[in-house]
Amino acid sequence: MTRGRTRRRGQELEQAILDAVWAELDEVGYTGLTIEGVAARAGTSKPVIYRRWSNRAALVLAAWTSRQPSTNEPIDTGALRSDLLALFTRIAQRTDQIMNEMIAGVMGEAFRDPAVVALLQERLRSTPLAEAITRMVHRAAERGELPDVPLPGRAARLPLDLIRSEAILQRAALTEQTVVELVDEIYLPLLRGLAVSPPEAAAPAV
Amino acid sequence: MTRGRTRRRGQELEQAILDAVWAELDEVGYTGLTIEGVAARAGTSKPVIYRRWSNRAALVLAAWTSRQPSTNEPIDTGALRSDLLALFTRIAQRTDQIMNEMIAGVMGEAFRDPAVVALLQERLRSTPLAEAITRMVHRAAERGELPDVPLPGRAARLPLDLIRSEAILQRAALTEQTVVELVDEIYLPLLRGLAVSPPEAAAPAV
DNA sequence: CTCTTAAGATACGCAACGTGTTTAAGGAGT
DNA sequence: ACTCCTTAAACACGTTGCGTATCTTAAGAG
Repeated sequence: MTRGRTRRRGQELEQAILDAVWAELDEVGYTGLTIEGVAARAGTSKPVIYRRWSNRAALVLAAWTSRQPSTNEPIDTGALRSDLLALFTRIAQRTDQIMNEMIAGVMGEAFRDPAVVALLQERLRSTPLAEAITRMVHRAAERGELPDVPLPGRAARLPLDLIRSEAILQRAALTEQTVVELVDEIYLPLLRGLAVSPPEAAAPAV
Repeated sequence: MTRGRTRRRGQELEQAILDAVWAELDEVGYTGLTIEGVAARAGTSKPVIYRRWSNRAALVLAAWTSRQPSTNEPIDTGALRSDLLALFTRIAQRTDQIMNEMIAGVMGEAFRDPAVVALLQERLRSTPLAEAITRMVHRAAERGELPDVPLPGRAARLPLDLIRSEAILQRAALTEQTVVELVDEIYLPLLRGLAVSPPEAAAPAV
């Protein structure tokens, strides 16, 4: 099989394996992905893979990392609502079908393997989203669209949670309509509510 | 192994299998759950199980259904915040570790099997939660805690989504502290925001 | 007491697991 | 240019769980 080809090493081989992982995820999904299948597609063998990654979840997470997009250009459309729509849309586009299936699959294994939990949480949380949102809201306050209000961490993380919940837990399509609803029915109202009465004031008012 | 025992049939046998499924989920998790393991624990054999359920996901979902709690007594503590805390807490308690692991596991398979998607969505969506929330908010409005406001469907579903996102996607512990934060930092502010300016008015204001 | 049904046991071929062992290719150093 | 050392590739192995087929025998119905 490899008679005519030159033998790959190091980065080249590794990338070929990770590309094969992505292709397999696309074709047979996470559940159907096997180490043997990846090895066959990459034109290599199982031991080569096992030498680098200890299990399926680690392999898949590595493939995910190698695909991490770099486009993080700041959003500034001049108005809060359109800023939010742009941000939600960007998140939605980055969370496509393959990605979601992978997250769901890895999540299933994460419950048993602490190492996988750590890898997964790192991947899920390492996002500059919170800062982007905070800046966005601050700009809106400067324009007078909204009283300035410190955003609780949970509120800053919410956009990503909402989209993941929709795509992974509900298994619903992420249409433009969905994004508009999330912004108009949930996130904008939440920001307005935080503005009229911050959570610190609410707590003792039982 | 079964020499001294009487041979079970029908409902009795079925329930024994479903109980075994739950015990296996508890011990080895969804990923580690095997039909053979369930058969061994239930003191029966694989064909008996395959005669009733076509795959692991269907078997596990059946076990889930058989464990569905019946306590749906209405919540009415006299104040919106404590009502919400009680509701969130109830949801959190019903979504324990085993349950979450099972949902995550089945979700992973759902991406490949349309039948499983249907079963899972039916299970996830058949909840009287939306009505409970709506009544709760309406009562708060009658008490004058909040202007009365129609709750968009998404907002009514949000408590469950928030808790599932926390427990399954974030894999964080559902402490009382977490519940308090979800209510004070997200849900109450959202309700207030919806009250001050309903989504219909917001949309054209781009 | 007989007859039908289905539980229970066993065995099968298949696929993928994860791990050895052996061979040979690539790159580095003299 | 030759040798050495790393390591990719190939192959084989035992194990496990899959889903199915076959057989027996217990349970329950008439």
